[in-house]
Amino acid sequence: MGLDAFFNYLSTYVSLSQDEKELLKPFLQQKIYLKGQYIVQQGNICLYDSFVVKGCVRTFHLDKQGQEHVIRFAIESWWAADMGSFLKEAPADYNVQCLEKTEVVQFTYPSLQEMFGLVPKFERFFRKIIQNAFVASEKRIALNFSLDAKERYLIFSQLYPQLERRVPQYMIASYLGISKQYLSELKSHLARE
Amino acid sequence: MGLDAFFNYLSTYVSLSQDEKELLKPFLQQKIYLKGQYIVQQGNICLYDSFVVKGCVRTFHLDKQGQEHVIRFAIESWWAADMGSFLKEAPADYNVQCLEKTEVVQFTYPSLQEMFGLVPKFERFFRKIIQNAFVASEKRIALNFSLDAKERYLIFSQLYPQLERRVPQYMIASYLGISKQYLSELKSHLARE
DNA sequence: CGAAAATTTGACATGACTCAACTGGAGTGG
DNA sequence: CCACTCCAGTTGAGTCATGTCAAATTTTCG
Repeated sequence: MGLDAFFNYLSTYVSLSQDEKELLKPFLQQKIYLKGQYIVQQGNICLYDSFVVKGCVRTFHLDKQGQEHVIRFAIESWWAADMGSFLKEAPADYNVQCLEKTEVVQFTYPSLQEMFGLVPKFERFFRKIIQNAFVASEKRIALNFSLDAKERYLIFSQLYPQLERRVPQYMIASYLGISKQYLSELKSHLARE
Repeated sequence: MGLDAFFNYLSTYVSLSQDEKELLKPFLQQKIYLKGQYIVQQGNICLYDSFVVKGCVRTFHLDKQGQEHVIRFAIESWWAADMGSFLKEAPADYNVQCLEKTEVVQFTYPSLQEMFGLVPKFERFFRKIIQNAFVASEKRIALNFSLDAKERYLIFSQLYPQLERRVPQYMIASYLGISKQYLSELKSHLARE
């Protein structure tokens, strides 16, 4: 069941007693989204932080010219949300959309605050996952600036082979910051070697 | 004094009693670095997380071709560290160098753990600043992908006019992900309008 | 099977890079 | 106080990586 996956993930960061788990349960919601559904829509407040139990989602931004920019993906055991919007309860800059039928465990911002108060170790857990996310995000900035498109693609495909199989190529191009045509060209070029 | 600035900043996130402040003090070190000095060197472990009381530093990565890539700057009330290295006590990917004589308040990773244990509110404070850093980092990724070099420069100069005055232009170019020559060209182009 | 979505391919355009030469301070030392 | 050097910034020529537009092809899926 979804909650098991969640507590299992949680236990890799902090160890909770059964009592502590019971304290958290009332604040954790399970939900299933269908392919194509939006968990968050740009302009609305992001009400949930969602842990992906099963499925695949993308976070993307729609700019003034109507172009999509994929910020990141999330699959099993990753998180999906517009963190800025969720934490400040302000309008979201990003859309979060399911690319497959997706099962999540999620909680609201008020619930998060409650859980922090009831189970201090949960705040520690949350701090740690945010720390990891921040470090990963900075690393991505560094990579994007020091590598060209071909190298970025190669690293991506080595790092996330699962994603490459599950996600349409044009979204990967967007994630890498290049046009879908150019990614196609790069791939055929690489294949010919 | 430096510690006052630090506690003052801290109090914008959580309110501490005098006793709590006294508990933290033994773990907080004040230090002054001269212009050009390195707080962290790529390949070494980043021993400190440093809060900038006064001064200016840059974080940058040196790639295999010997090229510098500025990841970010920090001035008064910002933080400087290679977070990934600091938190995992692993070799740093980045250099952190002072661009001016710089006064910091800093602490080690073991001290941070101690402080979390002694003053739970300090862990909350730390979580909040990491949250902010993460949100800012993701926003930067989004901006970099949806804007061209000229727009990125304009936003930078509007957002951080202080930085533009204090930091050599070629470092700003690097931060923006463009060559120093091209930034120069953009600026003269903009001036002519 | 047919329609829509995704990918590929090619021609052409351009943003941004490299290299190299030049300009203009800001020290520094004779 | 001048000459010299060093570093940052500018400018220009030529080039390359990557983008755009449009059409053709392939895949997906109802």
